[in-house]
Amino acid sequence: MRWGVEKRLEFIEFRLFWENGINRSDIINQFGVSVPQASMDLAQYERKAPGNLLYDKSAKRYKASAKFKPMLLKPDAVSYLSHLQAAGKPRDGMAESWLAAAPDFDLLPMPHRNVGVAVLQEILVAIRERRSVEINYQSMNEQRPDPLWRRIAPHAIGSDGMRWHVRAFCHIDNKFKDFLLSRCLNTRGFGEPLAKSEDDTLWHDCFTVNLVPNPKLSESQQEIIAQDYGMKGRCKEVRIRRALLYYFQKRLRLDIADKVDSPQEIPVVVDNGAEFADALKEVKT
Amino acid sequence: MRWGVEKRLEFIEFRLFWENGINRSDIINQFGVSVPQASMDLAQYERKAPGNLLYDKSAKRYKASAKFKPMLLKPDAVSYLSHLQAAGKPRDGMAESWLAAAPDFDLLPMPHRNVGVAVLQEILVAIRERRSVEINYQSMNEQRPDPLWRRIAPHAIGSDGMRWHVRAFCHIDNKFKDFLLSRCLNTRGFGEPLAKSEDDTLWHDCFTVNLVPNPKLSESQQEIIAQDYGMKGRCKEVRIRRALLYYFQKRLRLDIADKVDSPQEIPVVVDNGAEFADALKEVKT
DNA sequence: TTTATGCGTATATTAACTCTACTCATTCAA
DNA sequence: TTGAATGAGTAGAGTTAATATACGCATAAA
Repeated sequence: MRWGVEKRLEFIEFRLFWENGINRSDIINQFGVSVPQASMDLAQYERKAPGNLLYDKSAKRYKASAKFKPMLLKPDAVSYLSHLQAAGKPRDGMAESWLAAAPDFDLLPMPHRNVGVAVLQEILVAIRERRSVEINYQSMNEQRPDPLWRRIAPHAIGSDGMRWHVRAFCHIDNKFKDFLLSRCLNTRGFGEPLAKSEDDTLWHDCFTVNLVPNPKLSESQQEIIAQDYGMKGRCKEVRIRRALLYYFQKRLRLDIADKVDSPQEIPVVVDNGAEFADALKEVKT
Repeated sequence: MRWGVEKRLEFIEFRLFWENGINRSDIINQFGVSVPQASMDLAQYERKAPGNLLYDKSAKRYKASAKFKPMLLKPDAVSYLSHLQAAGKPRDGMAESWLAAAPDFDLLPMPHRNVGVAVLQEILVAIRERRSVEINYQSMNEQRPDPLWRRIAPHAIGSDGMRWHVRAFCHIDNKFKDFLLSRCLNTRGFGEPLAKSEDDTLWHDCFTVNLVPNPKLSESQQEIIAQDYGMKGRCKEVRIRRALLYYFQKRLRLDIADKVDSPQEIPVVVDNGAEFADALKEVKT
């Protein structure tokens, strides 16, 4: 079977499962095929997945039948939701959305300057070809209030959940650091790298954070948190790159557990606090 | 031109722009077409976008030429990055990734229990058809340590950046509330809703938060933050649904601005603090 | 009742794609 | 430097997936 047909059948199943059923015109609009072709696709889906289709004459749509069983896709809530998220902003290229009857939804707006396309592209090349590259970088360093050209040897990119960084060896400071992509104003001149990915131990080594429910919560609340995080024996082990540890602490508000009055706002705390603090100190140097 | 052809040409352009060029075998693997067809697609792309292709005989790949200009896609850094993010976990269905030579990358791991497919599906139906539905919900309420069946009239879903909620009118408490999707253990029985979407003023009304650089930062640092957030006149206005305001505060750590010693950790603070506090109080009731 | 819409199906035609086979250029290892 | 391997390109014959156009049927709404 050809790729186009396969996609159309998957589309049919997707719409049956997540949305308000499907129509010939849905297929026509999505893929630009003719009316008879849409009919044939529906017939072919019925052959592939007998009993899944049910024609609702009054709604003039095919609905998922009561004994619907997905045959082509493995539906997953998280991937539906991230689909939704991606569909929020119009994204050119890549993949258009399959959603039509999506619910009213919204995300927390996260104000941030954009990342330059050309900048990201050049950095990706440098990573792929294991080279160094000069970036015009606006750092927060007090000694350097203006953007500065600095050579870095990037080898990975990472997200702290709010912003994207390049992980790179800095040829000025002679160590591995994170550079915010949105603060890279420009790039130029590839060159030889002074270090390679394997040397970045903070990136490649992991630390295991033991999360436990905040003991200031009541017993029953702690139990719910344990369920929430899928804890086994009231503890959730999270393996995480040491380079990301600092962001993890901020993101989960682990650093202010004792500074906030209501324990509700800090559902989990770190159990292996001493090692955690050591690991964080190591990162900050 | 047929949809399948169009997608293949877009794929060629994508690989040229973001990755290490493209090959016949890339097309063959991605779309399952024959060898001559892949040749023809490349020739057709060359015809559509003359001068973009450049064959690197030594690498045996087509590369983007120096004067490459995207014709079919509008490349965008953010959408590339979210593509990368989505490709991280294998997602069944929807859309497979176009990435091959992706860089080493990682995200902050966010430990959380999964959302049930069937639960999400039922809730989406309820939203779409404007009905109410019973959910077996595990709340944090001290009075209800065990999961409870409660009827809600959902009308939207929202994300606080870490978890997804349903926005719904609660038939028990007689008001609109957020329900964590991961705490909905089960659903049953559609019914009539006691309220409709339009009644949820906290969801539909927005509040404008005026963000300014943390005044505890040095002058030059404040200027950088202003650039970072794309501020005009040292202020960034963020319109946000009142229902999401609480999460916004937590996420940007706005509530602990004065409790943390180093101002670096709180890059922005709220300028219209009094109104902001009022709005928050209104939400919490 | 009429009209509009959506389903399905039939026919003939076209365009897309496959299969097979062959040539050419480059790289790499013997 | 020779030969094997790989990838590009082309050609001809055959197949399949599409198209356009047409017609009949059922339902819902005007």
